[in-house]
Amino acid sequence: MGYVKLKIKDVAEKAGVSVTTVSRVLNGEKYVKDELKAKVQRVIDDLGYSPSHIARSLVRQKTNLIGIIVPDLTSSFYSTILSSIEEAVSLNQYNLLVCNINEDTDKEYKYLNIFKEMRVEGIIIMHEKLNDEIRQFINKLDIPVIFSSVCPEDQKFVSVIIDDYSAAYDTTNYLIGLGHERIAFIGGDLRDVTSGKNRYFGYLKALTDNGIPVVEDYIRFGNYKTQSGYMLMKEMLASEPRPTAVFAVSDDMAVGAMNCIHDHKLNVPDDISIIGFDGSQLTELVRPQLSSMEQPIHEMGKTTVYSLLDLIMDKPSAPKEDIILQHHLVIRDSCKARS
Amino acid sequence: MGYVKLKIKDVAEKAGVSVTTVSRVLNGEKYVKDELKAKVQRVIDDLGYSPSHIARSLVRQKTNLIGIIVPDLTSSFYSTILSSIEEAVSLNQYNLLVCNINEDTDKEYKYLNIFKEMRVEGIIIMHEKLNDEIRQFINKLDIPVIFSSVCPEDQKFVSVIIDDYSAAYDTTNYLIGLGHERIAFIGGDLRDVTSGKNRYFGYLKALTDNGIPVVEDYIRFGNYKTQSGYMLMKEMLASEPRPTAVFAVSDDMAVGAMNCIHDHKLNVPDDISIIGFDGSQLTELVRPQLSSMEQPIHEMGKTTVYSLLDLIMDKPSAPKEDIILQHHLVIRDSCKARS
DNA sequence: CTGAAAGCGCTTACAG
DNA sequence: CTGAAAGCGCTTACAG
Repeated sequence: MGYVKLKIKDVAEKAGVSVTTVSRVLNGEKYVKDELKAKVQRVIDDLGYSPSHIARSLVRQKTNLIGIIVPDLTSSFYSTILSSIEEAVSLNQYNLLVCNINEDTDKEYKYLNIFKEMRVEGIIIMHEKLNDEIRQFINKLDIPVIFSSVCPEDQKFVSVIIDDYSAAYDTTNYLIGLGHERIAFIGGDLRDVTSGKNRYFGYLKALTDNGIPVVEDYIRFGNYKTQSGYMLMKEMLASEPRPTAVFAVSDDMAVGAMNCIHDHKLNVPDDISIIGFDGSQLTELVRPQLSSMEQPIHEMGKTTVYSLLDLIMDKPSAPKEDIILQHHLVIRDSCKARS
Repeated sequence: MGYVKLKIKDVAEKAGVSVTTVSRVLNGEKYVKDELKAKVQRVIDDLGYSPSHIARSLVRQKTNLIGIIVPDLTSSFYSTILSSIEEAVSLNQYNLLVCNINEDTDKEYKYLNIFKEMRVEGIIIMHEKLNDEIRQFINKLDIPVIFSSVCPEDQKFVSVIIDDYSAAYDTTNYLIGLGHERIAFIGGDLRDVTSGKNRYFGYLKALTDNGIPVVEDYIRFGNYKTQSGYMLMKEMLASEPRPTAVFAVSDDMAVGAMNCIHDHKLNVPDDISIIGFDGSQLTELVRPQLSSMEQPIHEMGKTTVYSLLDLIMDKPSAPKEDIILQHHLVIRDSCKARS
């Protein structure tokens, strides 16, 4: 398996042929006499030679690299979609360069620059709070970019998303259908167009469509993490009267809220119903199991990759506009009709 | 910031200097007249030129790439340690090529080959069920490899781990100290030296040291995942008498077991105590919160990266043998003294 | 079928 | 301080 510093010339000399010939057997070309091919192959195996992808990339003008910006690797939603993306990427002989930004926009900008220097063939971004610097940068970039699960404003690239507005609307309607009127909302960041703003407006619209007054005290915004859901729920438990149902725009926040309720000796769903958003694996890990508005995570990851590949190869099938996937309400045990 | 296909020659021509000079300002060398430097820099900015990392890698013989093999991106333990690793890697101007193998050893072998072709400077492996092909491959490889959280047999590389045997011993002893004697064990794969075998033997030793008989019915092996913990617990609930405490060698399996107990209308910890292993974020997400033998995940990730970097640069501080980190028992709410 | 030579986009002695 | 030229490890016309 051997020495990495071996080069094609070493193989050629040892086999007594030209580097051209070695290159040809390396690339499985025909027009090499079987006898020679066998001899060269033997030397390659003996030496443990493997060709330098770096050198190949340079001459082929193709790196087989895809860069991805992940907001938070430890989140159940992102780790799951990353897993689906990695799978699709590797099935297509591409490799994934991963950058976890954790709210650090400087790091994001730095990595986008690195991706450019690395000559990645495509970039996947799962984050929508783009600052001006980054927005400008990607808009001028001539590498295909695709957004997955988010859809920021003012940029020229395609997103693979669900209709977050409708999904939030449907979620809220579900709670209303169960007879709830005091429905709290644990939201994201309003600067996030899809996961912040659209879900919030979907919630509002469902309330007003049903003639339910919007109560400011029942509306809080956080950062999608468990801790944040916990804290916001704690604040809302102090409201008089307290809400009978809670819609959290991420499963992580929903679980945080659920734990908070539990820690205050109240019961889900008897005292308060809770519904999450994402349909991550967390929903089935907790008790009661969490009802959730499910994003088709696996499909979303896969679609992201295949669309990006189409974009890279400039295929006619390459998407020209946002791809909207179906959301599904998955009912488990965390919601109950208001008696 | 422009066209990726730009090359240094384009900048040189536009600025009316040689490529050498452009290269020099790119690399921040002195010995370029300020005036020239400014002019060249302006052209670089105007054009949005950024140098090809590929070409640089080839001449510098340095890729700044680290490859990592992750068993399962969706596991709470691995996603957390990956996050720590990514952080340390990027702080040191390296980039992470991620491969998620999901029990697919063919994919692992394929990726190790890709890592070699990519000329990554170092490889991190978080998986210990190496088959012969892979063991041979890495042993002949002249790229530094480091194992993180695992320590497979028959290979020449260093591991960053805890003392899993002692940790499992201590965990079991804790349950014994609470008065339990019917202590079930939900284990991993015995072919996994650290997480399978060592933890199992630590459990056995604690029992025998305390004169507690080993009951075969209380011992099961799974794959570290929640689902597996659930199924194994279900089997064991059928035992007569059933265990009063359970030690699961991953938090994921512990949560699975906990859910199973819950779904059978039994209570944790009143009816059965449960303790997990890893100290992942899951422990605080569930109710009751899960007591767990904690691995210092963040430290482990960081130590892995810095040790690997020392190895890469062949520093005197580079580790020559396994690095054993401290484990800590973290007591939460899932265990109770046997009355 | 085989090989010599040019070229991918950079950096780095070397010379001036 | 500046530039021409060689070289990093490959592939690919081109010629034979």
